[in-house]
Amino acid sequence: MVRQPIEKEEDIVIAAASMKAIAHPLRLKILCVLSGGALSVQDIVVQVGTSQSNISQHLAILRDKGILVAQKEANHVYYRIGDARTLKLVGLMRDVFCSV
Amino acid sequence: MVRQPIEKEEDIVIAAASMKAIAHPLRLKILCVLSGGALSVQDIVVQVGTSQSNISQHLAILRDKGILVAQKEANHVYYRIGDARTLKLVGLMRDVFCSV
DNA sequence: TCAGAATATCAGCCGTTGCTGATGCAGCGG
DNA sequence: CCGCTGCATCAGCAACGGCTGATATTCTGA
Repeated sequence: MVRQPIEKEEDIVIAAASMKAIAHPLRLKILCVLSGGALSVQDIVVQVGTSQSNISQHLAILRDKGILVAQKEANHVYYRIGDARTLKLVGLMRDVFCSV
Repeated sequence: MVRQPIEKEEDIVIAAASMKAIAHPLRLKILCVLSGGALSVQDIVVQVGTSQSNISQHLAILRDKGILVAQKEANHVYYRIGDARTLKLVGLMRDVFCSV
């Protein structure tokens, strides 16, 4: 036995699906603006810069994947990054892609 | 100055595009089997387990993005991971997604 | 020179994704 | 009670992505 498989088949599928959820300019930008803490949908709309409908749909995707969690407060909904793993991943992306 | 933008708009777009190229089960698996070193197309076909045509197209995607580099030798073509950055990224993916 | 192996490319189908605009729906303030 | 704000959802369209099967290309060895 020279070399065992790097990752189990299942891990690969899961990892690819997670990356796919993140691998979109708007969604990645959402994660970036949320890496500083929770924001309301409105704030995200303003900072990211597209329609409210569009943002809401992307937020739903990230929420359904468990990447973001929503917290309702009065008539605002605050979103934040759900798990430390994703937060770490966003940081790694910065390290890898933001040269220097 | 409390906090400057996490990434420039351009970096976000580039990072998202790169992740998108990787965020596919077959392509991620290709990267995994190549993380141990260069392999011929045939070897990749066998290890990944889909049609030659399909593999060739995915290799083309990864090659065009600069993620893989091809090296022709006799009538075989060997592919390997092109830059250290991607290699590092594959390793990080393993850390993040392959728990423990 | 010819058969066949190794790889690339092409055409075409079909399911998915992303966006827009419209509408639904809750909660708050007047 | 009513209008408004904040957010979600829906319908529909256009574009993209992934797969298969067929064909092209290049190289090798007999």
